[in-house]
Amino acid sequence: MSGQPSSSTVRLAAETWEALFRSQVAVMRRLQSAPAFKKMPAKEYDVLFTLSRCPSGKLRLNEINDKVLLSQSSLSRLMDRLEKRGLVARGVAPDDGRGVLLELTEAGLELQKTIGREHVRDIAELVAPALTPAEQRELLRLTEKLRASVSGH
Amino acid sequence: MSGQPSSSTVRLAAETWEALFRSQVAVMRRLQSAPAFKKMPAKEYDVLFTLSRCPSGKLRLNEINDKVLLSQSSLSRLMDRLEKRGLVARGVAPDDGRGVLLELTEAGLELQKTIGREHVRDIAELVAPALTPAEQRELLRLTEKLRASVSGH
DNA sequence: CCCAGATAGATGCATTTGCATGTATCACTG
DNA sequence: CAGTGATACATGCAAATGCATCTATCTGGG
Repeated sequence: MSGQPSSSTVRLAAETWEALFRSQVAVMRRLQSAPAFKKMPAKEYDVLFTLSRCPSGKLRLNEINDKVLLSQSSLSRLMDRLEKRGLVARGVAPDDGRGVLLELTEAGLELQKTIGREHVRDIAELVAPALTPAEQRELLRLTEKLRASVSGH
Repeated sequence: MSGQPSSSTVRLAAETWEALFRSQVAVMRRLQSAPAFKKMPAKEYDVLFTLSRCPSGKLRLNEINDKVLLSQSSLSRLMDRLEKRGLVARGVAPDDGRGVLLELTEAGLELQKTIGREHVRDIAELVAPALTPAEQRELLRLTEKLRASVSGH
């Protein structure tokens, strides 16, 4: 039973989100136009990246869906494309017959690393001149805290 | 003539961007599924919002394009839709015969305000519990600094 | 003034996306 | 263990998107 949120509380939250969102747009626009994404659209790379980062190397479709801003059906078809190109392999989830377990192929891992190296350089060229290391660490902490709170429930 | 960026510099920048990006995805996913966006997709609302925020009330197509993650052609057609629904009006730019000047209609402004009120509440419900006001102000400052640096050049 | 190049925006077309729905598996209840 | 509802993913189809290209206007020499 919390009270009414004050108008200034609401406004601060809205302005914060607005700034976060616009900065994301500005950075993403630059990144997407970089040569790294001539080979493959950013959304597809993002899926390869997500798989490459996962300890077990395998992820369920719905786990990936949490990390990417795509509908379930769009992600399913994106996987079709990646599978057709031989970059990922679909498997059956061991404990759930409905589930699909996705894994990078050798070729998929190679492509991820190739694009990734270039992409990371592009990121650093945008972010490093903009914020001091201490500021970057603080931004990292705050966005991670926000993400945890939001995906928490 | 700056030297080689160190590996840790590059990594910090990459991790910072990654955290910013994922937090944006998590929040946006929640916001998009809110009832506020039953009436209209988020990208279309975003354009109405951008126009409503502009002091003169009028913006060029390419100015709007800087704020939104859409290709020029997609934005042009999004405007077709909004115009067809009577929410925005296209006009000719006074000093440039090639340019198009966009303006909200009365109906467009009303719809923006209706969705906006609801949307702002949704934002506050996600952001306010996640970060203290001081943290929000700091996040606002850092993302604004990043955006300014990136769109600067 | 004219012409070459640049810029703003519109349009044809193939690809991608999301909504609604379909199918298969799971989980719970009685 | 049959039955009901929920969950995971796939698919038909209409709509949205991006790339390449087109038209029109602007800009800067000569």
